[in-house]
Amino acid sequence: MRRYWLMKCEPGAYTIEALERDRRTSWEGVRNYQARNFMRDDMKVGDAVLFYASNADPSGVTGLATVVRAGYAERGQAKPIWHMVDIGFVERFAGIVSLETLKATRGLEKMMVTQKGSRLSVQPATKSEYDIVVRLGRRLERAKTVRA
DNA sequence: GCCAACGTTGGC
DNA sequence: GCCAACGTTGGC
Repeated sequence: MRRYWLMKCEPGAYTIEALERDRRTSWEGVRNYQARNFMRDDMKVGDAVLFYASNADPSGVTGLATVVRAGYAERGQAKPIWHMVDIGFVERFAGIVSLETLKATRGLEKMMVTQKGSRLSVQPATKSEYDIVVRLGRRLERAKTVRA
């Protein structure tokens, strides 16, 4: 059963553009146990990922990725505490589906990222939430195409 | 850059 | 195991 996720990253650290260039990357450096557990235990190859730019202008979903390697331990730990996954590039939106838009969209009221004080950097999402965000992202694409 | 909302640490 | 102090995240 394919699962759906949202992964946050500050643009200063990594972006969807960088992922498009690199094709894939390892999601190392997460230092939160809940997020770690999702990566170590639940994320499987083929799962869908919403790529979210945090602390950005504006913050929001900038594209799509997919899990290409399930949870494995970061190197250089005597006892493996921290784990990561690898994600691969899927799609870059023409713009940002901003947090403001997410909050204003019906069907995303319960999405974790729209909740106040939600800081978790790896979050589960539902298929319905994922589909809605993808539609919003591709609408940006169409709008751009129409203008061109 | 501010600061509220979290998460983690460590003394007890 | 409580909780105050501290550190971090991330919207604004």
